[in-house]
Amino acid sequence: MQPLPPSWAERDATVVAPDLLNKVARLGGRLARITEVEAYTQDDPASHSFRGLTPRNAAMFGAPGHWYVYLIYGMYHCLNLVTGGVGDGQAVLIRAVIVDGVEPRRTSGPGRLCRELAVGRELDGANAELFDDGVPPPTSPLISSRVGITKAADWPRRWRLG
DNA sequence: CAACAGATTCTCT
DNA sequence: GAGAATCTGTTGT
Repeated sequence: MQPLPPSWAERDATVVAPDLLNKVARLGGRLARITEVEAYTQDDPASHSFRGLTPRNAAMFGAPGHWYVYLIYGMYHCLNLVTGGVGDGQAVLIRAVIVDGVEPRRTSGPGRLCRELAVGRELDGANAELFDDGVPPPTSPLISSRVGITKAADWPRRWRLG
């Protein structure tokens, strides 16, 4: 289990996103293998950072390698990894993970994985613990358009294993 | 200050 | 495939 250095996230979200697949994150004392991600940059109309810095998305403009957690639809949390440089407003949304001993369906879906791993706003702005366990991805990443959003949904910025 | 859309999921039909 | 649950930031009056 090799810890990823802070500089690891200091690249464009569209570069970090596919690289994040099959990496391992420590969340709530548990290890989660990332299987699906989505990239968001400031020029993306669907990104929270598109209209500039607000108290809610402040973490997204903060230091890369930290978490950005927000509440969506008043009931679900979504977990993102801040990427690029300070002030860039970039992040990678974690859409699905695999946790040892947990039904995959309980951790697939951005809202579901946060509920299962007890991810809340207290993680917003916290340092992200990421590891590379050296295990090669079972398959090459598949690129596809995004779901769940209405703006620029056809941008090919979603990557998944499988 | 009121209105509204939204990076979701569940529960029906 | 449609509707509800539920709240925050943004925009308009």
